[in-house]
Amino acid sequence: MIRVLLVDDDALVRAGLRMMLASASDMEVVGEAADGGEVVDLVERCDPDVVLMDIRMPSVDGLEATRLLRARPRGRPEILMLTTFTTDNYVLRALQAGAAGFLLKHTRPELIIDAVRRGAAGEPVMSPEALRQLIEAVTPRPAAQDAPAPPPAPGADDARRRLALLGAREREVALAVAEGRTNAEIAAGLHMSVPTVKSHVSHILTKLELNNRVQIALLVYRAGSV
Amino acid sequence: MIRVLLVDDDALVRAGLRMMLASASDMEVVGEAADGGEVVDLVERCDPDVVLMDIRMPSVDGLEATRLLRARPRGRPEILMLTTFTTDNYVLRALQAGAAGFLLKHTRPELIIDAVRRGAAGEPVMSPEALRQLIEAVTPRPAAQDAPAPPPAPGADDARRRLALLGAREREVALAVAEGRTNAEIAAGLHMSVPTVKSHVSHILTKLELNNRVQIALLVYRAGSV
DNA sequence: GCCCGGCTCATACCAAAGTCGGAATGTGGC
DNA sequence: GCCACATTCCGACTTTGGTATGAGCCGGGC
Repeated sequence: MIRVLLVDDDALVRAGLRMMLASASDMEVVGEAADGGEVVDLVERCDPDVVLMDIRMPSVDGLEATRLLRARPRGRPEILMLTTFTTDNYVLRALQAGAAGFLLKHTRPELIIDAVRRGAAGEPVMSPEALRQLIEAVTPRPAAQDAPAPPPAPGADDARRRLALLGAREREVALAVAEGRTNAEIAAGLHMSVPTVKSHVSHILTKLELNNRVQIALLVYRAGSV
Repeated sequence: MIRVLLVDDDALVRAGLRMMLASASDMEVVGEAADGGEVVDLVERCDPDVVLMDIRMPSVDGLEATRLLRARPRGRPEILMLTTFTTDNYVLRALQAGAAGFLLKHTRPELIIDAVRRGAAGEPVMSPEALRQLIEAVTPRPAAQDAPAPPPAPGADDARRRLALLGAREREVALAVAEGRTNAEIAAGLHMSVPTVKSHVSHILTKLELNNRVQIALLVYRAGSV
């Protein structure tokens, strides 16, 4: 039986996790905390194998709580960070604080359950997005001095590959979008109608499997074409 | 159909991989090489989606071959390193060479097939042992190793100074916006209502003298909070 | 006590973004 | 020539984003 401790300031999230984990017959939730400050005590009392820890919490955040837990002599429990966004480089900081894994909350339930199992077994666990961020953190591109190529940002290869899927006109629109311009401004600048710009944007979103123009901007930015 | 190229000096290993991949109906082996020197040519001819690359090879090793492949303009193919040992810290070097993943040969066949699928989709893939090695590489001391100055993009200081004008919650919203999320997603992720998100976004735009959320994303990106 | 600033939420309204279907053009293959 | 396919363009419609205004809650400073 894998003993799990939930740490999240949102009672709803805890309830959701509890229900999710209940569907796994080999694990049980042995405790819950709403803030990092309660965690150390709770771990002493509940003796969990795995802690699912939110990062953003009112007083003591997940990173600090992780450090506190890892400062204890014994190796257990394993700590899996569980958060919603990946923007800040929490990933690196969480790992450095001693987390055994990093998951996103929108990960499919069965994968979270699987991750808890792996975590309990001492395996490291990472959501794809978090892993990508970790990899980017360790692959700073050395400045290419010989090539006429402009500065390659992390992940630039992939970004460029995907931008290459676009038609010439579409690419122009994508670049304009990445400058924060509105469709009307783009239309004026590129001598086309607003509906046409929209059409291009729509095609770009489809081709690149994106959801909105902000993501276009980020992709272009990563490709270094700004 | 996922097109796979096998690169390994051992014909037996190649045969084994070929058989393994044959059990997946959505992939086909389009070529094989026994040395890194043949890879670039072969990629041109076979146009694979994924290269399964051994590290230890007679003349040109897998790391060098990976660098050669990634030096090409187009992003494809994705390169997955496939090796037997984790003793040397090949993991970091492979990732820095441009590999999209790192697998151990003794990984269970279905996991390798799954990894190829993920790799082809652009997801990073790591065997648990390799991931552990990667994590260890970033946990002791991240600062001292290679980049004394993390690339200070032009305007990063200014961007950070302006972000500092925001309140805590506003900053969180800004970061989420910079991930390309919709207001509804942000509301869900940050436990607030959509009107509140809009309110924050509006305040952010006013404070930072911006016009739309794309520009927020660009500012956050410039500030280096990616 | 009071006020103030930050955070929260609501309603309504207008502007911008994105979807859908359709159509004209051009290019390469048969 | 003809077809298939990609690119470019457009307009009508739906969804999302952003503004404006007002309000309630809390914690800190005076």
